[in-house]
Amino acid sequence: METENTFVDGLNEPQKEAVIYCDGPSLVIAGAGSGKTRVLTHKIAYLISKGMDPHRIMALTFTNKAAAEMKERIDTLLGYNASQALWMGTFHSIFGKILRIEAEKIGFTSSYTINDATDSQNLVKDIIKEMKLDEDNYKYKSIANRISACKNRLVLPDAYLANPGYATEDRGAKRPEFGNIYKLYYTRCRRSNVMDFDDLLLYTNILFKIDPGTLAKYQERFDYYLVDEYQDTNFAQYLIVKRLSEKNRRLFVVGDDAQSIYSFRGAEIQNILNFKNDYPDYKLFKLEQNYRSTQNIVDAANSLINKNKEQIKKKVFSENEVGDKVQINKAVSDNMEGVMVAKKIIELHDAGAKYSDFAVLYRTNAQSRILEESMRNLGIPYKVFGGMSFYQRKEIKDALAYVRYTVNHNDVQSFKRIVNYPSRKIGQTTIDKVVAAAESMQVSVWDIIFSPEKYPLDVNTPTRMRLKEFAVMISGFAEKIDSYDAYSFVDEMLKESGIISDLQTDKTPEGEGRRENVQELLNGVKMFCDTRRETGDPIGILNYLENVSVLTDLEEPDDGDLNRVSLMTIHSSKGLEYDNVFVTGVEENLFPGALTVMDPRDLEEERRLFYVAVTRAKKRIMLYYAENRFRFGKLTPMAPSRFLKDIDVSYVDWHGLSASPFLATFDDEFEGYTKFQRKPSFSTASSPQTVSFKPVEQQQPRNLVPLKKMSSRPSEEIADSSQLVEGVRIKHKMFGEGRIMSRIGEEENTKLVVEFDSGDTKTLLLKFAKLQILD
DNA sequence: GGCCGAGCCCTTTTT
DNA sequence: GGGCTCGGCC
Repeated sequence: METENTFVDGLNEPQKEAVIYCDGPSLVIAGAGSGKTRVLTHKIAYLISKGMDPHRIMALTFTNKAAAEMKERIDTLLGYNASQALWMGTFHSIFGKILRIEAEKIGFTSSYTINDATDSQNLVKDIIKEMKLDEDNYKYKSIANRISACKNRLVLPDAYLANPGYATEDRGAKRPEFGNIYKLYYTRCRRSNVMDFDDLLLYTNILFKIDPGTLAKYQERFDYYLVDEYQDTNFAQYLIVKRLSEKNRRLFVVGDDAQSIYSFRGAEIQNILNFKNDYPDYKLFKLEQNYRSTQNIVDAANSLINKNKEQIKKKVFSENEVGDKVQINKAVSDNMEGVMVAKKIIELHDAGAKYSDFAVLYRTNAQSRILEESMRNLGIPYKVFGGMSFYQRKEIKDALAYVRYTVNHNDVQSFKRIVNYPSRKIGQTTIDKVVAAAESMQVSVWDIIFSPEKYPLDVNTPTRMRLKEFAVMISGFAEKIDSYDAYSFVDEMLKESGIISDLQTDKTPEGEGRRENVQELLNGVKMFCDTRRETGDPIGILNYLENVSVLTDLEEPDDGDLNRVSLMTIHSSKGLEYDNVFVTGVEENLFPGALTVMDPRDLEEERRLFYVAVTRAKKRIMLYYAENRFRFGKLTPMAPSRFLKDIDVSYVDWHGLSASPFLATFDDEFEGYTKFQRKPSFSTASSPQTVSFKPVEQQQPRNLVPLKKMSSRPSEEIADSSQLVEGVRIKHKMFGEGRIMSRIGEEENTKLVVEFDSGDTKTLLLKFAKLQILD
């Protein structure tokens, strides 16, 4: 067993084993609070310390925030900035980057722009209108969701249309035109050189499928693949990882089936449950000791999750103190709930807790407003995470649409958004005519507005002039793409487009706010440039746009006050921990949500979500439910959530209640729910997976490329680094024997390019590559 | 073509 | 409660 490596110090046995084992596919089942991030960061540091080039490590995370945190921890562990070189980020950002390089191969250009969820929905909305479909049967949101689901399962429009099963399903659901909507949506995105979030994964799969050479290139590009939150990967993500790692089989995935809470966006809990089938020679590591929470919290959470049928059995335990019981509190109204939470925070704060030790969690974003109010009323500093994202605001979308249209003249949606903002006296009628003309003449909107004289267009001369003027302005911006840094670009664009002066005419407080937001956007761009200048990364407007498009949760520039209570949805709380956690609105039809109680599987996911909520707490978990709640502007009576009953009573303290709410009458109600819940499920999750792509590809004979055991023999002589120059033959512990082809960089960053006898060429960090010189 | 008020729908959850 | 659409009015 490895002992000399500092990156396994302080880890427990299973953690240590997971870090050290590098001989093949590994699955780490990591219970809540069991040090999952620790294992991942230590593993990466370990790999780098063993000479693996961080440039050749791909680490996929679920959020940008998680990636940023891990990078920081890795650098702290290693003592220098190595993480910058890692390919570490969300699936969307990493493969978005790769697709930008390979865009031509799939019929896009490298300046493709990215639609966020709202943009996609708006496009669907437009199409439904254009097709003159009944907007009651064709709700744009559910249509957009279904399109997303198709893409996540890699079902393309033609395959969809060719599938009689889908046709029947759609007729039954009164949306027979769905396939055609999907097709139109798909072609329109392609023609606009626009990808939505799902496309980033879909087209990566298409690319790897249609072009084996490119797949091979990336298979060779990386030496190790690590995936965090594996239980939340969808089919498209699963297949990307599978394809990439197929060759060297150095795949390391970490997850917890009990915390799978994203099936609504296509996550397949089966990916983690089936890992053993995909990788029969895999090695399983179970992290079961929870270091985060008290025994009571862990035991309560266990008793809760045991009510679920689908799960990998594990025994999460805590050796921390027993701690307080789970507190359950009743409030008369949502208002009172907020007050009770705020008062409790004050009470614990007076007893010595910091504000940053508290999190207030809720099921839906809509609940945040009232909680914020209570915080404000009692003078508690707080911060709301997520919710109406900064980038969703109209003024921000407008500003970014200018950038998008400048970069990508085919982005018709952005064109429509800005051509008459600020007002240029170009009305809807004109816009419609231009778009229609482009369609009928098979040219782009840009062609028409840039040379309106060349095309027959039924608009008067002044309007033509205005269109031309707009196009000239945009092409003026376009000329600066390469020469300006992102900050100067946006700064100038905001002024010349008239956005700034337009916002300045609005003297209302809202207008004031919009101006501030745009200013904040500009500050963000500046920060982007400043940070990247330090790291030597490019700072052009293209780089900024690429970065900003896959960023949804803007970390607002911290005003230095870190001591604040955190308010967020349970979903966004995943991966975080707090001493004291409040879960609010633990009520039937809210948590579990009304739409989830019909399908046992949805209900199990809600229960996992509750499990996630409870396991965020280190010391105290406090659950609240209100008897009445304002919903849609109306006071609605609420019943306590069935989940409260799922927690073993021996870990519960019915605080402030004379008795459990489940005595007497409530039990009768629960009988009703239970019966309801057994109704046949209509879930689509089990429907045929794909048509155009084979969902689970034939298992091929596996050529395991073993990573030589990394155990070290201390007796081996480590070469003096000055001797390691071009032409010298060396031996590497992991890769075997080879010859140094070149030596690049200086000091700390010196790298060696080594061609190994195996045929592989690797770039190694001199600092860590403990090489032996051969004669 | 822009502004404003009335009425509609809405709610999961996020990259 | 709030965002969006539509229709009436300037």
